[in-house]
Amino acid sequence: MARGRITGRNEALAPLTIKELARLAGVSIGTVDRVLHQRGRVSAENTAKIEGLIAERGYKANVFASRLSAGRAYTVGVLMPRSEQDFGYWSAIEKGIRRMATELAPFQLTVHYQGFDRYDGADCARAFAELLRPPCDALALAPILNRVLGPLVDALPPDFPVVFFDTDMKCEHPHGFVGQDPFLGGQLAARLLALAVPAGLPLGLVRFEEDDQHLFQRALGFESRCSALGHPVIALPQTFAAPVEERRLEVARFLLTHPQLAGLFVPNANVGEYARLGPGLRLVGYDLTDPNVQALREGRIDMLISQRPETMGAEALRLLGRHLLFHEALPASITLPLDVVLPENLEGLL
Amino acid sequence: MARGRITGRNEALAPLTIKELARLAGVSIGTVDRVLHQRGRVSAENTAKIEGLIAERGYKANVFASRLSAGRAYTVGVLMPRSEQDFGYWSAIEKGIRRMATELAPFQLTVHYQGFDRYDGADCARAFAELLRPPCDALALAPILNRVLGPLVDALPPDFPVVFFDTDMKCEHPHGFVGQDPFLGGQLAARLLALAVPAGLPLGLVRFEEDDQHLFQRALGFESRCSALGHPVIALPQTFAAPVEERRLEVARFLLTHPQLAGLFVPNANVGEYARLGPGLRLVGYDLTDPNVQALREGRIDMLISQRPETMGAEALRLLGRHLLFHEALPASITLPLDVVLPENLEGLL
DNA sequence: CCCCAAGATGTGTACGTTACCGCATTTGCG
DNA sequence: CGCAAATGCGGTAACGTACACATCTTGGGG
Repeated sequence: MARGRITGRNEALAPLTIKELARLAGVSIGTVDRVLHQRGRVSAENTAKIEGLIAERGYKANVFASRLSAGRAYTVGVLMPRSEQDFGYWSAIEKGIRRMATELAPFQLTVHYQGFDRYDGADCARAFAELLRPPCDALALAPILNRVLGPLVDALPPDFPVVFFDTDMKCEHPHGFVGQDPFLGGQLAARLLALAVPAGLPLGLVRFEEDDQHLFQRALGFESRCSALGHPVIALPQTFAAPVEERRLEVARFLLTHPQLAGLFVPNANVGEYARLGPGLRLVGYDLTDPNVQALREGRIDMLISQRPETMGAEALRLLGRHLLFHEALPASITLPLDVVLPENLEGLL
Repeated sequence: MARGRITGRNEALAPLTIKELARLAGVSIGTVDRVLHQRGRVSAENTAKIEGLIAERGYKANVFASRLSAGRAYTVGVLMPRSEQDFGYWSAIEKGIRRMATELAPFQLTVHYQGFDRYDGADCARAFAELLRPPCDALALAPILNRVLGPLVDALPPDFPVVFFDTDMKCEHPHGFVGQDPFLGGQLAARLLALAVPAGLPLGLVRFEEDDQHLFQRALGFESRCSALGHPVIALPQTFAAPVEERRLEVARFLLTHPQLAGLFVPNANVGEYARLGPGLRLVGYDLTDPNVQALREGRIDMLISQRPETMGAEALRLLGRHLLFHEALPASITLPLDVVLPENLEGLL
């Protein structure tokens, strides 16, 4: 096995073309084309013969010729919360999307970008409608407001290509997904704190009221793993939509009344707000937002978990691009790895 | 900025073609073509006029038409140590290469794969020569044996596309690089152990004799960071090419004579061999080889640092593919992020 | 002054696929 | 049986680029 030739397609010095296929089948290229595109008007006999040849010789359309001939430009719509929301979490995703948009531009693929207010269903619906105005050949979206977006997506033509990112959403419409596993992320946080504090000491968990599946799953994962690793969990109860400053005081009080806590897990990007509240307290948070990066660099946060948002945006778009341009199967799912971020490997992840 | 259109090229409803360019310049497409490919035989006047138009209107060749017309298939050679060497470290890289080869196959790009014995310079030279037999349009290689490969690469035509992966090598020939930063990796290991053991306790470092820049840099990074974080380092001196089992005993003795050690860093994939040698000893190692993954799952290793070998192989090939197929700039460099691997995020990284 | 080389430019064809047109043949139906 | 509609099939013009070749222009040597 020292030497190998890797082609990924059936071996054939000169790739099989439509013309050759037509010659082999004793028909014209028009007939082969009709079989390939299932446009009908071909006798059962010829259809069988051609399909047999295709299966046997492994015909694959030449993507260059195909795209050149088809000639049309594609447009992909992208829908997600405004970049500035959630402590800038979305801006990294947008960056990845813009990067991939540039990468796909030479393939005549244009990206339409539309942000919405994640706390405003009407704005979300407006943005969706705006995006769908032709031309629009595919959609990548973060289904944060699933009650609004669910019915809208289900109303699309069944073969309309859709990819979700960040959050998955149950819906009838077939779709791809690019995101991470929040439950595992919570478990990872538990493991990190367990490594960083003496065995058996209790760990703190900050809860949030928001109706956010990610936060919920992360907390769940954290608790399950802590229990398995022998660390009791003390959770700060949820407060509904308290302002940041107030919430900060609340966490400070919580830590004062529980001095036995050796570590604290904040399952979202807010973690930067709670740095330095307890002396010697190990702090694990989520997301590479600017304030968090700063806090990590200065040692006010010990570790961060990241879901590589830039890659997420880029991959979502790449999936759609490859589907539109090269007919690759779409209902594909990508689970991004969970990054453990420390000051030393920060640079490579920005 | 709620709505954006992202195209990455100059706005123009119908993309600028050679034909249109010729019309604007008042010449034929042949003349434009000669200017584009710098084939000469065009008057200074026309050259200037056409180049002006290209700069002004931002002409980009249609990649599909370009590739279709050029018509030829490309062949890329890949050269690296045999998969089974280094505890299977290379097999993950090979896997990434095979994946990318499949992905690039529809673009008429064929990959020739050639493994060599990393301890045998003659075998390496043989493999290199074998690979270069036409057709061969580009080369991706792991320059492990730089004394052998350096001169060979420098002897290639100056515009022959070359990408190094895993290790970089100083050489005259322009080349891309895909790899990681071993110094930072060592620093990361220091940070991880510092988090996992009480402040100020000494940390152990296993040295290896091999003439391997990666190992050397990792050790250096580890020592520098430990010093900054206030942990003394006790290093096990190098032993030249001791067999695995003997080396294992040596490490065991080392740990017995240094019971004060709270953690141990093994800067390569051998780490699995040294699991469970000291009770309560925190163990940090390198690379997601099968034995290491197993040891991590079973808790015999606490943490692993990985350089995402599969991605490395894939990206090296992708770089060359994009260069050959779409004329993207080649002397590009990709530094892969350092992964901190724990049982909880293991799955996503395999 | 003519001829030829070299320079400058235009023309034509090929790449493989797509989509449409038109001709022949068959089918359906009153 | 006749005529329209449907079916089966071949032919061909794009798509934009690359490149070989034909054509036309110029200048210098004989």
